[in-house]
Amino acid sequence: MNDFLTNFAVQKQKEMIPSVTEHEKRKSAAVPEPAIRRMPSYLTLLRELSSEGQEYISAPRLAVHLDIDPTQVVKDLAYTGASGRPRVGYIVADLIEILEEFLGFNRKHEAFLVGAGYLGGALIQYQGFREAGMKIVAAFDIDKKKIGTDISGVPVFDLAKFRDLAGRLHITIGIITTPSSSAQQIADLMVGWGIKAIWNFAPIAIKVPSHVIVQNTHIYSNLAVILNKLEHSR
Amino acid sequence: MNDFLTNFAVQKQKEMIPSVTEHEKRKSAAVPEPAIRRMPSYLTLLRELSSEGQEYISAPRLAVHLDIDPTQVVKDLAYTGASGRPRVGYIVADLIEILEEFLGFNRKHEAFLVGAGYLGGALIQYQGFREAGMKIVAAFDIDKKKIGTDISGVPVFDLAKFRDLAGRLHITIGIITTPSSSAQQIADLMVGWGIKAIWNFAPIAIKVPSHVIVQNTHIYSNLAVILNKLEHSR
DNA sequence: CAGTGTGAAGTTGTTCACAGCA
DNA sequence: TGCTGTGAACAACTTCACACTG
Repeated sequence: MNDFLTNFAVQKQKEMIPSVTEHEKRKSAAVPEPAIRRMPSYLTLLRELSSEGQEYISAPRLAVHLDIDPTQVVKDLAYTGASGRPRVGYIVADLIEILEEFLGFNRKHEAFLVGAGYLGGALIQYQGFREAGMKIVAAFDIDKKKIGTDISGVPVFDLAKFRDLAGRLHITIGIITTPSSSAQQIADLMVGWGIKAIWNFAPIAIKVPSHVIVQNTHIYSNLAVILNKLEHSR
Repeated sequence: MNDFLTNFAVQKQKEMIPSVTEHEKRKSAAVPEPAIRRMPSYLTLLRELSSEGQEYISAPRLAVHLDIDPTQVVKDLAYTGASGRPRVGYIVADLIEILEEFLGFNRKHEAFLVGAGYLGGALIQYQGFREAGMKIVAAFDIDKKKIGTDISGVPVFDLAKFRDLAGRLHITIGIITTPSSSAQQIADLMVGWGIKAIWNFAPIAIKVPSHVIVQNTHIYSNLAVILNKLEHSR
């Protein structure tokens, strides 16, 4: 990843602070969210190509696999700092590493989930997030019937125990899968307990201090697009 | 929903084909996908307000709840054909009905799911899609160990049985939660079996005839955004 | 000559500004 | 005054065009 930096060492000495190269601008400037959203698809595909023994891949060919514009792929990859060779493309193994690094998929983030209902249960059951560097290690609820049980090996605790456990385990991510009426309250607690990022599935805006990251995900969004198309295609 | 059409009947007689009203243009013109994605959040919130006995709601107040620009909300609601009264807002009950109609959430879509792994299992477990008008009625796999079992009451059949069952039950939606290597193959089968819309969770572009709707959903996209922010906020 | 890299053009979606209304 | 409704300005993202490279 730093070959790149050394390549441009000479220029940097000439004109120090202003005018960094395009590549660097890309790396430090805000990366468009749509680009970040596409990156996991690149990564999954690359892992597959790698397991098939493919060494090189060009942006246009990635583009065909994913039905994306070829230059879009080139630009997206540039955001990560990757660079390829004309006529050949990118080195699959390098690209995988760069993407994992960029996305933070190679870290071990541990998460607590609050609200052990159907949605919470589904997220826990779906072990796939581990491949992306996040592991749900415990769930919390206030329903006495759920407390003490476990979901696919993940224990469900009383919400009151969150604080103590989160502090001891250095938990960074909190997942909210409660009804929206209690989402803000849970978020406040999470912030107080030192959580750094909140993944909120309740369809409500959550207010947090600016140093805490919030990602809202509305589970019905994709379904809405399909059903709406079905509705209007008749 | 058709009160609206009758309201404008007079104008329509005057200048028939060209120059429809703004409202109608909105309804027939392509509705931006981001707008459709926001609509389920409106709906969920409105249902909640309704259960609290609230009769009217204004766009600006919806906007505060969801942290969206107020005029965005007005425009989104206009796409559905809803209209409100200045100073008062929209009638909650009407808005719910209009949104459900527009999104197709008040229909009973039955879906078959292929690929009964963790992701497939999680989607089945999560019963919440029923609230949005979609019910997963059966799962299919080629793994003999899974065939014959059931997940939260949803039976897992041999993939070979899909065709017969899909035809008899008038299934409209097919969900693909297989590895991407078999996704295209499954999609081809689904198309041949009369499925009208495919919800694809494999990170690969699927080719289908133009009359079939495809919605690609990449499960890691949202997580990628969070982890990336975590990574770059340090 | 197939592919990277990048500025410019084009498109889409969002936010602003303001007219009209009760 | 607080709200709907809408055209216009603005910002973000995507696609195009093309110079450059091995």
